[in-house]
Amino acid sequence: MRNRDETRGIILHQAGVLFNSQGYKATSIGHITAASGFTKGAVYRHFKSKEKLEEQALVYLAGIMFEILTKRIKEQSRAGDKLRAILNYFKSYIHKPPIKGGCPLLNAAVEVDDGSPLLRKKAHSILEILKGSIIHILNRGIEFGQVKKKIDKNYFATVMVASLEGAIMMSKLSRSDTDILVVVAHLEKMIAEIEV
Amino acid sequence: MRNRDETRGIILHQAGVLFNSQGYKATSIGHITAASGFTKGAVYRHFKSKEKLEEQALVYLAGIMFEILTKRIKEQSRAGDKLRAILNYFKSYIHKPPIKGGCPLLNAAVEVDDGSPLLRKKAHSILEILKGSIIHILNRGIEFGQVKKKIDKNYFATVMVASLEGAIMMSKLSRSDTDILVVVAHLEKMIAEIEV
DNA sequence: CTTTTAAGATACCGATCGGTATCTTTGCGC
DNA sequence: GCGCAAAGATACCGATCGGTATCTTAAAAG
Repeated sequence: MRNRDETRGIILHQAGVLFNSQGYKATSIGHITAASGFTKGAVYRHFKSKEKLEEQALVYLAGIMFEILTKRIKEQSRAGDKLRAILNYFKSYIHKPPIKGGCPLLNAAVEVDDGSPLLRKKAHSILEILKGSIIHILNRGIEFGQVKKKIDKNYFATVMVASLEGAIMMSKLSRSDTDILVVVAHLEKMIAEIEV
Repeated sequence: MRNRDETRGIILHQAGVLFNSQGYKATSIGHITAASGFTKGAVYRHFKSKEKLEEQALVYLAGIMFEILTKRIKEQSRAGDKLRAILNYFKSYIHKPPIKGGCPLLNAAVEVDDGSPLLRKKAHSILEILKGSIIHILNRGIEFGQVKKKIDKNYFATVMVASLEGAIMMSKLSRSDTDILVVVAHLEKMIAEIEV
């Protein structure tokens, strides 16, 4: 039948882009049908409600983000360079974002209120995965003698994620990557300090 | 007639709270009338459109934020303590936020797309004021010999704002102030490093 | 007390919202 | 090629959207 997976993928992608750039609540099913070329009937065949579509779209967006990120991390062999690969990813976020509208994690996190508990939970798990991957890099770095043993891994990961996300917010407002470059410079110093 | 300013203030306050906690686009005039007790006629007498109300509400929210912030800053005499007062303000954001929904700057910044240029401009100016006030504290600190002369003021202010805003996002997701406390600890170290 | 004027309520506008029921079309198994 | 099940289109639902025109009411001026 008319390629089920392809249709689902197109709707998910278009919905994801719109949710990420205009907001979840601000994006209507009508906007998604207009962007995807499909009709309401098609959307509701694949997704039982708008709320479910929002969830799946966030997972899809996070998937794109992690796919690029893990690829760039794997290209580096040393822990410090892996961390710097993450910085480079965020550095290019303003001029060539993987998905229009900025960081899906930040966008979802800010928009969710008490009315979207499922979306909040999903966003929270994405945040934990991001922090977790940094901590994992640090652990392996310590293991291979590339990173100092006595560092506070959670502290490092938290500061790194927080300042990068905050910098994306600032750069989104100023429409320039100045702020993100400043924050990246700071994080590069921090990385240099924990390397053996 | 029936206290013009009071009505305007109530509508502005209720609209501000709703915009900040549910989002600007997600909050309807109907929500605002229900919360304020006034009707649509009253709202549109004081604000010519929803877009204008959004703008004024953001200014109102930022006003509350800066009022508390400047008060706490003025209570301290030394530059380092003034900066620490800012940290304390953000530290209490999760458990007792001045306005429900978190930081108005972060919320507005993330929600604005190309469709709300006025709101974006307003949010950007708020960001600049926040950064500017940190730079001002540093300048006066240098003047009075409390802060090292050769520091990069813009660098410091950018890292401080970015990491605090990012931490608010993280704490909003985890519903705990753990992340914000970690970031504050990091910024306290940074403050100690620039003090003479 | 009466007049005036502005504050606020009411009723309505067309458009759009999320969602559903139903109909048509398409591709696959036979 | 035929039948069948699934994919997708169409038409519609009540509710709500932002916004406006009009009416009532209350407070201040005389």
